Amino acid sequence: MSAVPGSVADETMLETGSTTDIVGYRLRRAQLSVFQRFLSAFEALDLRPAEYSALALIGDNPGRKQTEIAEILGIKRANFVALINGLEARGLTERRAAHGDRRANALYLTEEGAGFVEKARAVQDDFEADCIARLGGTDARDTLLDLLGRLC
Amino acid sequence: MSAVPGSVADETMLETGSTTDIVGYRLRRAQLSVFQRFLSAFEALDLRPAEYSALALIGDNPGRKQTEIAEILGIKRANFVALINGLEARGLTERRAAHGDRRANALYLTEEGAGFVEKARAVQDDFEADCIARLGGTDARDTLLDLLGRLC
DNA sequence: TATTGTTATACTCTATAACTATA
DNA sequence: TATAGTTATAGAGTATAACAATA
Repeated sequence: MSAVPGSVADETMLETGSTTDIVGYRLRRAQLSVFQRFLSAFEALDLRPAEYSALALIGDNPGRKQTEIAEILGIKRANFVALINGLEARGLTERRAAHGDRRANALYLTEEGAGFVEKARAVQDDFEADCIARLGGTDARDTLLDLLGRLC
Repeated sequence: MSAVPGSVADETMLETGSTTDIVGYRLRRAQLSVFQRFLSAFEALDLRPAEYSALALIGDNPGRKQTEIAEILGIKRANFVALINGLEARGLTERRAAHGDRRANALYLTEEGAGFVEKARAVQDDFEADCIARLGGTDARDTLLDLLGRLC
């Protein structure tokens, strides 16, 4: 990424430091890189990041309303409809009547969805292990999550 | 973000840890949060992140080809056309004939563009200072940039 | 043949307004 | 009145294919 001290000057080298050595830029590049690898890792399962998050969250919190799940994930409820429609069409989730509120849908994993999430979690565990290895260990990962949390 | 040990249990609290305590998710949230603040900070200048990066990069590397600038920023040359058209329409940049290659456009800041970039850099410096303050100092910022670099 | 800039196009993600049925 | 889910729609950002001019 940056010039190596002592290396032969490349005549096509651009001066990039003042543009790229800033938090926002590096954050964007790192996020795009990680999401790219996530897509590759989950290609066999045909699952995008937001879909994985929704399935995992529903699995840990069965019976919650659509709007609750969507809000936690930072997805507008209007945009969450198509996402959950896709998961439902694949037989992974289902909408059931919510207790005491006939407007709301309670979300659950189907039996097939529960099995699918198990496989997805295994893929995610491998993916996270790869991230940790790149970072240099679990301490480095914890440091990163802490620093990222301070930016929110 | 996470449950506080000893706090009274919230009946609406969702179990989110296994979904959100992962590098990719936190990276996405932090990037969205930082970009949101960037847009606010640059609202008065009507400048988006990619536009700021392009202006700063052209300012540091006058005369480079469109494709060079676009590639460094990770923008497809096809999509860079509209971006540079916008900056040119505002009188901030200009395309000139490139030396020895009549296919290429060499990019430069206009005089007005140079003055604009000075103001933009000042805003960016303030913005970066805010990021550093949130992170806890320049050491924390350097640690973050190092860790982010390992994920690319 | 390959590359530069460009246009057209499509797909994803995101944001808002408005509707319905309930509350 | 307000809320949950939905639909429609519009705006960004991003990806590929194809073209004209030039290398």
